[in-house]
This record gives sequence, structure tokens and C-alpha cells, in this order.
Amino acid sequence: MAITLNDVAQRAGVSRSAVSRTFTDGASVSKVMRQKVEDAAIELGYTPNFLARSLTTRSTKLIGLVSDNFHNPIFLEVFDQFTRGLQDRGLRPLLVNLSETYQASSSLRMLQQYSVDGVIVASSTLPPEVSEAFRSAGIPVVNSFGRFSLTPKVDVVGIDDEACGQIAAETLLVRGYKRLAFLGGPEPATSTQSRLRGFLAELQRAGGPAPDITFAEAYSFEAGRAEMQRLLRETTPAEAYFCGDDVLSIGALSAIRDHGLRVPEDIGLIGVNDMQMSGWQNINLTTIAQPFAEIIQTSIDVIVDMLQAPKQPAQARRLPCRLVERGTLRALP
Amino acid sequence: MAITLNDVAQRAGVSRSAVSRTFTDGASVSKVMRQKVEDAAIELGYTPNFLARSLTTRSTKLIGLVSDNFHNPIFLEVFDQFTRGLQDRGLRPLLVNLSETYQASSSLRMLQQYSVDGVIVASSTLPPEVSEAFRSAGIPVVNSFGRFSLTPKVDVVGIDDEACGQIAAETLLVRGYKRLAFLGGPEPATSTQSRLRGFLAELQRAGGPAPDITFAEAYSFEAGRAEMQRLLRETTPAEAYFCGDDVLSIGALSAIRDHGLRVPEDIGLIGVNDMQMSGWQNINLTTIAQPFAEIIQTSIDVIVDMLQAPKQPAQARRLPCRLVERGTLRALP
DNA sequence: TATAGCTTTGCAACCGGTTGCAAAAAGTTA
DNA sequence: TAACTTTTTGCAACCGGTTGCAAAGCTATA
Repeated sequence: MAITLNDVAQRAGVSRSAVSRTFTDGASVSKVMRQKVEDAAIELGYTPNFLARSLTTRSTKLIGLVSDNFHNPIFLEVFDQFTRGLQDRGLRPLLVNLSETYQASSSLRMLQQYSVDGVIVASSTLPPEVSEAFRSAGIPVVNSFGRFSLTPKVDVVGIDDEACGQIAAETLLVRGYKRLAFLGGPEPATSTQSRLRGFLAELQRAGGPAPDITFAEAYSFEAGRAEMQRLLRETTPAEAYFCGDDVLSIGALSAIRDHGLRVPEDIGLIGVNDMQMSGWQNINLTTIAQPFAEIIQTSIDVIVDMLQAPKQPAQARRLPCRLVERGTLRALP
Repeated sequence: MAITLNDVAQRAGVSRSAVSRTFTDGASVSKVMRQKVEDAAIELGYTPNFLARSLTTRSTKLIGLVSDNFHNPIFLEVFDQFTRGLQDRGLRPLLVNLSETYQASSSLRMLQQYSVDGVIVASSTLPPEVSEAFRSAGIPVVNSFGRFSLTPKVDVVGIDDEACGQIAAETLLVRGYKRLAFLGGPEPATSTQSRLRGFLAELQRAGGPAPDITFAEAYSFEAGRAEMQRLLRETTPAEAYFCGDDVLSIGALSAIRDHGLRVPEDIGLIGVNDMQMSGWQNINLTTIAQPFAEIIQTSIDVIVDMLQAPKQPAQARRLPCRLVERGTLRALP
């Protein structure tokens, strides 16, 4: 069916090795040999079979891209940048959707069977064990958007969630907000906990009052809306809320407006992520931007380095967040 | 490094073929042989190498999933469903991001090199030639979200764009709107053209006046907003707009509100797609839903059938759209 | 022109599997 | 128990490539 090495060799009247060498960088072939082979290859429409090659070279250029985050719109941007970044370096993303029904262990086995060169776990919610399983199976792995640790078992690239909470606190305090609140993502998520810790620490340092603390059931519009509705119904709302995520904030925003209150006049709101939608004029959310592009670029760099240099000690990298001012907090005094 | 067939054979004291047969469905192995082999395999932690196997079986279970749509949030839902659907059938998506810098022809070659079993082109904007190139290279292909044709060169699964335009027209007319307008996606996109055709045909049939027709520069929030701003500035706005896409509609919606007009009281709006966000209470867009789940499921079924039965004549499938009533059109009289 | 040194080439083994074929083993029947 | 089937097993070739090694070809030097 498909054209193989043999066909080309026969056509060009040379040995199989000669053809192979023509298509292998750094192999020794003379000008005239290369010409003969290339002519034959073009005539026949030959392209080398990468999978067969991988058998001896032990490199497939396949990278497992595993994620469980197929609902938060920011992840479309994430996938976009990962696929492009990998493609630019000649790597191919084998996408794995780690939903409830598809267990982590079976995905490990699957990626082993396909001899992926490495794995990128792109998720802020998957437990570290998922990434660690790859590493202990000897597959280079980087946990992108993962939680920082001083003693990481696998390489991690993410933001400094505590610093993020700190920025939120500073931002609110400097604008003169007094009664603050934290509206986090799902309580067990480690990102939520770290952001809360940073938030509280900074408030305490500044001598502010302790904030109200609640958690939404998920990082989603509905969860943010439902939790804010509950707060408006059952409590005296705070002056400003630090929300765990933009999509959560947008849900909260809609609940506040439906309740007849204005943002930022009555209630202030600050999110985290800076997804595209947050900049839309009808949302216009003040938020703390994650450096997506840098996280992704760094993750790819890390994986690429690991392909070249085998097992280095694992390292956790923290990239800085920054405030993006829009219209959901009152102006600076 | 990794455990191979040979290791297991040696450990179990049997031939290589015996091991291979144990891991091949439908091969002939006795109970006791299977037991011996499986024991050894478990002890050693062996899993067969899929890529090596593919060399002889000529099946990689790899499916190229190519798209150029990494910006419209609905595509995250699309990727979610595609990856799960493929995984459920034991297939693996090799993701290809067809951006400007990454040409279609090189992706064809790449997917050939990886011996993918088939390709799904998931895009409503890529030209048919992209899919056709795969077919003429002998790779089973289905164009998901593609344009319907009576004489398709490749298998297509999508909606009936003309019927969609027709539904929009009916919906607006029955609510008593008189001065209608069409705010399409990029003018050259075939989906835009077909929807417009259906829209016009139905208006004409009903004897309504000819609508205004304009096009946004892209299927994006900004493009929808910019075009609607222009319309509000430079023209007398229509009573209701049929927008080519939800995200476009949301952009238009924000422009209308910023202009001090109310939806649906002053201007009505109807979109296409029914992305998740359209149901958010602060958007609440009346729209025509694409049957995403069915399109994706059908696309996968088609590809799977093609893997089994070689070249059947290409077929284009049209799945029905339906109206989703929310709050951007006035109520029925 | 003979010789040394470097480059190019083909042979054959190998990567990790599968599979047709024939021999061996097990099961059936008389 | 012998003869005949059927099942199980191992051998060896093959899938489409790569690569170490030695032979062949070339160039440069004396």
C-alpha cells in the first residue's frame, strides 16, 4: 500500500541503508547518492514511517497532553498554545481527557504503550499523584498549572498562589475596602487553599479585619452564581469579594446585578486568571492575570530539556501574577 | 530499558510467539500457557508496545483530530466530547492545530508519517480541500461541522445551514418583527453564506421586506461588537438581528446595551450554536442550537465504520437544529 | 604510482512485535 | 491401543525502519 524504504531503494538502485541515511540528519551520504535517492523518493511520493523509525531511535516525538479541564473556557486558550508550542518544536500532542470515567492509571498504561517521549499534565485540580505516576514509570513529566512545593516530586510550573492572594488583599486594601470576603473554588482544591492563605496573611499583616470565607462547589459560572445568591440572601454582603477564578466571578457578578445591586458601586469584585472573556466590555472584570503564555512556554521548555538530559532533580517554578485593572473595583483614592 | 516480549518469554520459559498470542485477541493459547505468560508479565510489569505492533497489524488506533478553531469557546466542548468519544472506542486523538503558520499540507504529511488510522477535520471554516487531501492520500476522513453538499467528495457531518437560516426567519416573523437584518460571520465562510440563503429564501416566501445584510470580520466577540457599533452609529438599526454565531451575538449585545438601548425591548437578537455561555443568566441569548453531541457522535461512528469497511462513497449528513428560547427576542404574541 | 587516510557504501543484525506453517501435543473415536 | 482430528506450540520470516562494521572508493601525499 504505502511506499516504503525498499521501494525507494529498488527504484534508485541503491541499498536500503543509503535511503535511510538520506533521510537521517547527520548521516554520511555523498551528493550524487542523495540526489538519486531524493529523485526516486519524490517520484514515488515517499515519506519515512515515523513509528517504524521510533523502534530503533527510541523517540516518537509524541507528547501526552493530559488534562481534566474541558469546561473552563480558559483551557481552550491553553490547548491552543500548547499545541502550537509543541508543533513548533516538532512534537505531537496525544490528547488525553482525564474525566471521571477514564482513570489515571489506565492513561498511564496507554501512554506507555504508545511510547510517548514525555507527558504534560495540564491541570490545577488533578492530584500530584497523577504526575508522579508518570515519573516513577520513567516517563519525563511536567505538571503545568500545578501547585508549588519546596520539595516537589515532579517538575511543576505554575503561579505563586499565595502571592496571588496577597496581591488581591493589597489591591482591595489600597482602595479603601474594609469588609472583605473570600469566595473560593472547591474547598479541597489546593490552589484555593493557597490563595486563601496568602490573602489572610496579607490582611493580618495590614491589621485589617478577618474576612468572611465561603467556597463554591466548582470553578464554574453556575457555582459562582449560586454561592453569591446564597450570600446575598442569607448574609449582609461584604464590600468586596476576592473570587477564586474569573468564571466564578462572572457568575457572582450576574447574581449581584440580578439582586439589584451595582458593581463596583455597591460591591467590588476581583477574580483570578484574566481569561479573554473577562476583557469583554459587558463583563470588564478586574482580575489577577495568570501568565498563561509563560507557563506554557516554560512547561514546554522543561519537557524538551528533560528529553535531552535525563533525570535531573525535580524543580518547582513559580511565575509571577499581575493585576489587571478593569471595572469591578472602585478607583484608587 | 522497558520490558519487552523477549523478557517475558524468557522469564516464562516459552517462545516469543506464545507471549504475543497471549496478548492478541482471538489467538490460540491453552489455559496453562496463558497463565504462565500472564504471571511472568505481571511480575515484570510488561505491556505490549502498540507502535511495534502496528507495524504488522497496520493499525495504530491513532486518529488525527485537526482543527483551526481554538478561539471560539464552543470548541472546548467539542474537544471534550471528541476526546471522550474516541477514548471510549479505544482510539487516540493526535491533535493538530491548523493555524496560519502550520500549513495543511505539512499536517497531511505528518499524519501520514504517524500512520494514523483516520482523520477528523473539526471545523466549519476550513476549506473542503483540506479534508479532500486526506481522502486522496487514502486516509479515511470525516469533515465534522462541514458544509453540506449533494455531491460531497468526503464524508461530512454537520447542520443544515439553510434550514437554520429558515428557522431564524420564521422565528422572527412569527414574533411580529418587520425590519430584519442579518449580521453574518466572515463573508467568505460558506456556513455564513448558506445561512443567509436560507434566511432570505424564507423571508421572500413569507413576503417580508428584504433585510439589511452585513458581515463581521470574524466569529468573535470583538468583531460582533465592532460591527454592531458601526451599525448603530451609521445606520438606523433594524428591529431584530439574526447573528451568525453566539459569540458574535454576545458582542453585538454588549454594543447595543452600551449604546443605551435595551434587548429585547428596542432590538431583538438571535444567534446560532447555543454555547454554554449563552445560557448564563446575564447573557440569556435566544439562539438556534447545533446538535453538538449528535454531530460528534455521528462523526466518530462514521470514522469507525470507515476503519472497518474500506472506501464507501462519500456521504453528507445533515442534522437538525432547534430553537432555544431565552430572553433576547420579544415574546410570542 | 604506491600508500596512507578519509569518506561512502552495503551487509546483516536489530528495534518489538505478528503470523503462516509445520511439527508436537492433546483429544476423539473405533 | 491404534489411527485420526483438532488444538497448541515454536520456528522463522516479516513489518519499516536504523546502525555498527568492514569493504570499497576516493583523495592527497610522497
